[in-house]
Amino acid sequence: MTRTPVAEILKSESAAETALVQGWVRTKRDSKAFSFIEINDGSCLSNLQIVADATLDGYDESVLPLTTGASVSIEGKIIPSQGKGQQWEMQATSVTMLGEAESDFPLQKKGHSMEFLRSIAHLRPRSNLFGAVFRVRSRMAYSIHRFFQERGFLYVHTPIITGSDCEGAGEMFRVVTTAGEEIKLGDDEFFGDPTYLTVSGQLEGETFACALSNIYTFGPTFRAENSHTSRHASEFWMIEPEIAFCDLNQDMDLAEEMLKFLVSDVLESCAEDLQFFDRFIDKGLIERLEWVRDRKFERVSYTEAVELLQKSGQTFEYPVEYGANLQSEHERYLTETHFQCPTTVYNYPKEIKPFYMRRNDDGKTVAAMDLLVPGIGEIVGGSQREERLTILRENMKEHDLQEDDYWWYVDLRRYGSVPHAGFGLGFERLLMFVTGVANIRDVIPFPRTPGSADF
RNA sequence: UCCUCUGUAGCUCAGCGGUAGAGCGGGUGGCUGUUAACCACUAGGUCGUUGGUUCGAAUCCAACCGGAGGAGCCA
Repeated sequence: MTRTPVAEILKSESAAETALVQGWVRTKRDSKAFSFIEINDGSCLSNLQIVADATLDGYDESVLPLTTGASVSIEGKIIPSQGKGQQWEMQATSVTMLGEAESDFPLQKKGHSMEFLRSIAHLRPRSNLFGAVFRVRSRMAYSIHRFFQERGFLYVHTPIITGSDCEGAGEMFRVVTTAGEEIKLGDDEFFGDPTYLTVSGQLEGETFACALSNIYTFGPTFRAENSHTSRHASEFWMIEPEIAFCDLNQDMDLAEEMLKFLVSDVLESCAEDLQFFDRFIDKGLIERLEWVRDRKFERVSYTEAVELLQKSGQTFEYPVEYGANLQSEHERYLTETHFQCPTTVYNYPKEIKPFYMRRNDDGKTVAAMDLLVPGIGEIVGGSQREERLTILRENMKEHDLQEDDYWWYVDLRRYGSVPHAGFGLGFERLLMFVTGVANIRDVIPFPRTPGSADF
């Protein structure tokens, strides 16, 4: 007999004579004549309740010793439940314990701290919360591919080991070989020149957009910033579409359309998990997501945003002045207090943005945009790229960059250059936004942060 | 890198200068349908580490190690 996922059994439309379920015991309640066993196999948030009569063959050996965390294989009938709280349950005809859980199994039915669960990252997917988070993570990854594939975008695998520096993206990890315990640097470079773990696939992505028109990347990126916050990790996943024949407005349109698509999909496909988050993690989550799905996003230029913040009458810890980056508190005011919805800020001063962003006609700003969401801040950052050779060269000079280091990037402007634009979406930030989970370490299976790379 | 908080049983925590506690989890027994089941009994701890103050330290002090929150940087 083949295993039926718990999710499928719970969706049954009629009783069944026989079925096989396999999973892990979440809880067991014994009485004199029978035991209730709740098992979970990760296929959905809910457990399946199993009723095992004390008269069952092998009851003493295979049912009584079961504790939370043990793995089981159970055959039985699917019948309507006599109790409240679930529609279907299984009347066991055979219970086999596959693996016992020793008495110090750390997951209990009462609440755990998130810090403790991080220390058992190998077991936390067996908890309700992390099961739900990683089901949503999987669905969102699928949904991102679907969004781009349905629109004719090609998926490009940009390199993870790279010699190029996507300037402005942050500190990099160096890639070296080992000879025993000795780390080789300098003359013995494996690749001839120094290499790093990628901080962004954007520059390589542009080369493919300038050939295949619409592309996207979706892969891991690495930042060696010594950041200690709930929103930063040293290894995270990023989605970077790059679109040829595209300006900043179309770029912003795409980013907003994508976010609405993803939110709409998670509301539909992960309803049970979202209800769990809404109830235990972030009250009001579903209402907020529905709002994002249904409402138009706001859009303001950087200059307007600065004026708006200055006129707000709010006192900020950091002063608002033209030419400075918007601080977390400023972004928060815009999305959470002023507009109360996702907001795209565009046309930033060129001094605070990287060399590849396209200079606007005013000579002062570049065609950059940040999509800000309540609670998280920046979730998307993008720009129209500078496609004019002479201006790109000027920008590189102003940023003290050597053209030789970017020769192939410059070449794109020498051979059939086209207007193009793109953006980066932090996958974990998206997950924090749609699940309400407050810490990035809790939406990635095995988080890497400064000082911590366990598992 | 800066600022702040924190470390006691498998877990969540109380104890804050005078013999180490509770709830949950585990074990044993009980209970005719339970839903974070319930009732009784029971095992379980070098109080993060090292040093200091004291007649006496989980408790006060210092350093170190681990964890967290915020800022900056960014996604």
